[in-house]
Amino acid sequence: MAEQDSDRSVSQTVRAQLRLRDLILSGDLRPGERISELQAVEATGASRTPVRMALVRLEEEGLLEAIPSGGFTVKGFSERDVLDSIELRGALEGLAARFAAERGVSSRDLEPLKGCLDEIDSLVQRDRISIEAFSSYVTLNARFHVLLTELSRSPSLIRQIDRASALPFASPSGFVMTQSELPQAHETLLIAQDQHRVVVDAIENREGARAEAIMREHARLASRNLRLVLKNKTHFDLLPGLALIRTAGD
Amino acid sequence: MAEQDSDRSVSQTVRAQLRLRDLILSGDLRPGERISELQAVEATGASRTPVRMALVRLEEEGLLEAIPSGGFTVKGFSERDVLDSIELRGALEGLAARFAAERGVSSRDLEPLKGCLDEIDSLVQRDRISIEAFSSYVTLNARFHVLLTELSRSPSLIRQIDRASALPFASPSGFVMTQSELPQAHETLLIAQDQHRVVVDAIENREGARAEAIMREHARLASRNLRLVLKNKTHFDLLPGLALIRTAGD
DNA sequence: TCCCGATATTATGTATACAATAATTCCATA
DNA sequence: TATGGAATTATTGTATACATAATATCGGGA
Repeated sequence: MAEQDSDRSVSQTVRAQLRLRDLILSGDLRPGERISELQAVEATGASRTPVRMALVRLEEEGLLEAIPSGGFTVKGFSERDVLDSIELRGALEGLAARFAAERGVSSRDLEPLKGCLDEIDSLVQRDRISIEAFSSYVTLNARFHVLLTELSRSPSLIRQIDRASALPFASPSGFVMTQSELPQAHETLLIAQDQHRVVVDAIENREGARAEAIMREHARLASRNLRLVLKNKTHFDLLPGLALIRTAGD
Repeated sequence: MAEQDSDRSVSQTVRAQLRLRDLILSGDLRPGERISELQAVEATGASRTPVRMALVRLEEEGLLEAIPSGGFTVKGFSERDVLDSIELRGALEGLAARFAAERGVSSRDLEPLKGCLDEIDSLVQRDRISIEAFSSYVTLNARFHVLLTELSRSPSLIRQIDRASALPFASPSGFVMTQSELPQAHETLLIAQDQHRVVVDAIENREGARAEAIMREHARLASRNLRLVLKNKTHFDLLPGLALIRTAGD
């Protein structure tokens, strides 16, 4: 009762899932903390049934952990977990690139990808990038990765990549940056964009192994970058705020 | 009410999930077929709430597909899907092997793996294998793969491999064989076992790239074998009975 | 003071009633 | 006969009551 705001067209389940995910990612719910249904009901405004569904889905998503005796806790992630997830995504996207190359793609299929890259180019000036442009880059980069994944035309693989990218720090998103980190991001971004071009070229020329290798290297660039960013922080602020520490240059 | 059989210690949700999975994998529910809650309630004996939970979990597992307007259908898989899933698992297990090699494992960690391989060896005679021994092999092989995966000590990766193996045809299980296919299986099995040994050796010597390459090749052996088996069948009996057509030699 | 056990409380698992939406059927009309 | 629409039917989404199991609290005894 008492529907407050939000879109009424989506189900309570989805709304609850979205809201709870926000709560977790924003750090309002801390890792290890038990999340009771009643609490979730109060936070979301939905009743227990949709809340339970949302909790199950969030568990499958990897944000929650089931307690054997019942209920869920918020999952915590170590730096190693984050780095592994990036490497994992690299392996998966590498496979996607190889599939695309081996199975062949028409030049028509490649158009959107190239368009995406051209847009990125137009965003980046030779020696610097504005913070607004950087946020556009994050969007375009995500699109590029999605398009590339779909080129594999392998539903099972696409599905798996989606799931691996569900964890925000594992997704190819770029991080929220402070002004001071911008130069470093600019440099990384140039390398990343170069790799983007090479992958497309490899796929075009049906060089599967090369396409795969580059995508893996691409992920390593991301983890290298994350490590650099982390080194500058006094400590790794694990999960509260982890949503803000995404990986860049990828 | 009216609990008929089964274990009462597990929840209705889990029971329903198990039962429905059986129904799908055995082919009683055909691909594309819509599965209504009421129908599922009748089939499982549980009420709608646990049934709904089970359906959500089966969707996440990849056996069901959500209909936008609500409800679920049984997912169908093409031969390509199956082959891709095997290749995917190969990539994932390859990564696990590399992690294990790079991060180093104590000889104590390797013991159970080696024990597993020794048991397999004792099962296989030089020139043939009995059908009973083959079924033991399937179990031991699955254990080997689980142990290897765990050696990566990477929770995110282990989780992902579990999910990729949830689909029975993608899991390293070995197929139910007819007597006539046994000689071929024997041959494949010898190669597979050799690869098992090589992976362990590579991990022991911290040769990450080699360990990874072998595990990938290992998966290719599986898909090669599946293709061979499929060639002998008049048609690929997609999902009804797919549970029976698992891949061997891996 | 500490530990153990019984009781009370809270949380989750399950069942079911109700509401809203999607699907189907059937009839009327072109 | 085909088609469109309205009414009916079925199915899912949601809320909530009840049962059961886990957890916390409190009191008594060593």
